[in-house]
Amino acid sequence: MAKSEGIPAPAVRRLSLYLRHLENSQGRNRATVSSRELSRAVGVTDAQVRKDLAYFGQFGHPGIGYRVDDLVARMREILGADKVRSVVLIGAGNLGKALMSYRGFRKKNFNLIAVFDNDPQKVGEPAADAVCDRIQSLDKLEAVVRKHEVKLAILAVPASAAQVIAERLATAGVRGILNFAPVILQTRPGVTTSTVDLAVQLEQLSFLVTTGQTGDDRDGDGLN
Amino acid sequence: MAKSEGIPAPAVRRLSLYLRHLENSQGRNRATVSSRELSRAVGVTDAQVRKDLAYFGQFGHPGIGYRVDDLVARMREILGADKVRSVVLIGAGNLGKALMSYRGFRKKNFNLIAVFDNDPQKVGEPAADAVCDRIQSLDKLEAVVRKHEVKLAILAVPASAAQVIAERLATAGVRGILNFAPVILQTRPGVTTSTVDLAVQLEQLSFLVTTGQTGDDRDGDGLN
DNA sequence: AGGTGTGAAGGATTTCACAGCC
DNA sequence: GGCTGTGAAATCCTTCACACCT
Repeated sequence: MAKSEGIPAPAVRRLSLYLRHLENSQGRNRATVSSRELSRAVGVTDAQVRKDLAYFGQFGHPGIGYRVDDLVARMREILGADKVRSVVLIGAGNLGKALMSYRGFRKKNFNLIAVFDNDPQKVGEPAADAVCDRIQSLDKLEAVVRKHEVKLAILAVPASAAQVIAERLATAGVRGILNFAPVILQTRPGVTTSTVDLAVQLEQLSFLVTTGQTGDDRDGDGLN
Repeated sequence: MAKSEGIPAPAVRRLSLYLRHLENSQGRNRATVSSRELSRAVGVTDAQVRKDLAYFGQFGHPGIGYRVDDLVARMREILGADKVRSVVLIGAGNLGKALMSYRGFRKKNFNLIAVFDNDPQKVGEPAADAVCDRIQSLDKLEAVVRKHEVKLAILAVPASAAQVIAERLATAGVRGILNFAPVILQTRPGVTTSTVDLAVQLEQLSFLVTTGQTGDDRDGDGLN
């Protein structure tokens, strides 16, 4: 893994944003793109773009820029987006249901193979729009994860249940958890978690607004 | 605004996380809390916690720690969470509906006063669980924002519509936009945006997992 | 002993600026 | 002329380590 050893985490975060813009450019039949253009689209400096991309190889052509098709292919490879990755979703409440039918995951080659909930009322409900058929009982969690060797999970359950389920997921072999519950998950080494707390996100924004921080932000989460 | 001049953005991001833990401690009747405890709960070092809090004042008591009630009150004040702030939501699709009924906003003293959508079919639908009564036509956007002097908006519309609506919001006086569309919004000075792209979030996680970055991440979005 | 606040040191990331290529 | 890749400088953030308080 020495490959991605010295790459700054912020650079990795920007990668997805570059790719998003490149895919747009591709749709618009642009053949090449400059670091200048990419930088404006993502809200960073052009030097930053060049440095970020250079961490992963030399894709640019002096005097020309980056060839869109090449770069898209290369970045998909780097991010693993060239392969289908299976994901499970736990929690079929309001947020869970929205996530089920969210098309963005599918576009990025994620495949939602199962949805779980422990509310007996919800079990058996058709999983709206999702590829998998029905919402399943939480009891089946380990079996499904093991059978399909699922490495990624999305957690959309109440805060009180999150830690316990995270542990079950880890034990069953899941390596990455995207957590929407407002708690910091305690995980064993080898398991990565990323928590998105929507209320915290709004609170951040509110703070920036009231303290007069004007500029477009960046990350804070993942974006401009 | 020289007050929040030199405060590192990452420190601001952690503030909400500290507060979240402090409110839990409060619920558990803990009278004081040490930087050590806070640090473990949020996943940073204890020195970091002390430094972060010190940016905003001297709240600690040597040999004792931080008095929970005091610190919670002070931090709510700093984050503006001691006042009710009005928010509008644009987009009543899957995600929009989930956000409408999300209780986390309310807990943090945000008040969702209106929901808009331009789909005539949705207009008039009761706004699920939300405080406001019905989904309104997008035509009413400016009038409502101006009348209630709304400063914050949540954008849950398709990527193609996001930029245009962002401009309308800014013109009507909105100062902060929490954007769920997968585009970087181009905004005028004085308007802050924070974009949460759920697919990008999952992609990040997937990358970290496959490259063997094990540790718990942090931010990337907001935490752990 | 246990705990905070903080200058100074150390690391990490971003920006600069330029050599070199098309 | 336009544009990339990259060392070096600058900046930003985190960690150390310790004075000081209780």
